[in-house]
Amino acid sequence: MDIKNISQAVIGRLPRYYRYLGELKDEGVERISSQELSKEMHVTASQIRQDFNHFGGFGQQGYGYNTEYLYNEIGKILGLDQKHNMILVGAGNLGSALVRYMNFRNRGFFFKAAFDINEALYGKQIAGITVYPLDSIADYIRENEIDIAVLTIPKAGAVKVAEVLSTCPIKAIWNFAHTDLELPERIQVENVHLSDSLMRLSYEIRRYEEESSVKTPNKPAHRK
Amino acid sequence: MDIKNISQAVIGRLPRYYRYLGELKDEGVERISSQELSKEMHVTASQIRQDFNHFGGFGQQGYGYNTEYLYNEIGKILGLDQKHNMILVGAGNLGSALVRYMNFRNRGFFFKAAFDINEALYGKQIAGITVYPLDSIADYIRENEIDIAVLTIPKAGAVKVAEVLSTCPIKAIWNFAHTDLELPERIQVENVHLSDSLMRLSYEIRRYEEESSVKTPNKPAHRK
DNA sequence: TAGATTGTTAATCGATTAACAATC
DNA sequence: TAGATTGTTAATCGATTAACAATC
Repeated sequence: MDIKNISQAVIGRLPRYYRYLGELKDEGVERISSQELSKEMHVTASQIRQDFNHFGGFGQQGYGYNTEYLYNEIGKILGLDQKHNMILVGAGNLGSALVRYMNFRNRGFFFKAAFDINEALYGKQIAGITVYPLDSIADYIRENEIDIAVLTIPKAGAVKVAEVLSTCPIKAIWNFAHTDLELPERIQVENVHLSDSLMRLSYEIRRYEEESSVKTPNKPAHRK
Repeated sequence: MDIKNISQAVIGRLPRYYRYLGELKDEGVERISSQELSKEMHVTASQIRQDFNHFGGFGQQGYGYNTEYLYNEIGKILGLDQKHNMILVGAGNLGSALVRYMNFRNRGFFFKAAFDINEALYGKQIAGITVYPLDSIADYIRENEIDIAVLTIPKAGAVKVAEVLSTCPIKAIWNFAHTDLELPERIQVENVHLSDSLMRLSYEIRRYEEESSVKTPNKPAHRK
């Protein structure tokens, strides 16, 4: 097999390539060289070629890459040629927003059902899917082919649900809870820690302010 | 100044340290060694010490680190001792969910107003903040001290709004739109590309399936 | 003091960039 | 064929890990 042992650094860049190539394709750009793409994306041409060559040669010497072909190939690498059935765990604000977020559906990601502890929501619809009791998750997964569980519940709940899910035939968890989850190797986990992201932004704000206040030390400027 | 030139790798780990230390603190753990923390977090003790020492010595030989002190120091590094005023740009599902997400407020991040192109929303309230016309963003920012604009609008709109914001006295953009933004150096940008995240998960699902189907090549198993 | 654990230097590992031969 | 650009090897750079002296 060739797809193994590819670094997270490379994989992390694939969706961005995919995004840019999709735009180029839509603009009708038929071919693109690593150098042109490099300018668009602000990364080195060398890195682009190295990244692509982890998965085999998609280009042609003297020509470059066919935009649409490359786009499709990266899509396959990312598994976007498969359909994915998802369930929502936690039908709160964030969860509901994700269900209503059509973009995923276009890429073959379908929400099939939602689960919540709040009895008041049982039987209610969210953008066409039904909310069921949290207790029934395991049964639902076993009866329906579910690939991904999307966790949009508070920390404490998430850990408990992860325990239940660890025995279910799902393939992956998309985790929005503010906690790391321990799961068997066969269940892939991708974390979206929004508050971590906001903290990084906060760090950058502070860093920039300190940097520029040092850069102009003799300027009496806006010091309180 | 000492805070400069610290790699993204290190900064990216700070929020996670902060999270773990907060939990330990809440559990009443007074001191912790790099080795203990290393076991909790599944990273090397060496990395932990290296990371902390980018910002100065927070520990004590023979003792370890004082949990609460370290937690507070990392908080300061992350700029969490400052208050941040935010505006929401795009009062759709995702945006509304973020405004209602209380956790940010606890950390000093306050939503002050929302903006949208949809006239039907003007004057409406979302979790206590008012929705204004998109056009009025620049004026609003100039009249109120806004630090962060949170972009939860579609791609095309985001690029245009970024152009407007690039002339406004804001410090940062938290970007949920599916596009990269070009902004002056003084405005920090943090991207949350949800679909990129979902694609990485999709990649991992596929990789694991291929890997395990190769591992057991003589098993007739579940091949269609 | 002896034991523990940091802060820090040195060694290793991996990722990025540069260079160039292969080839369309 | 000549020119262009890939695929790939080699060189460089940076990040992680190991080791240990400093010191509480």
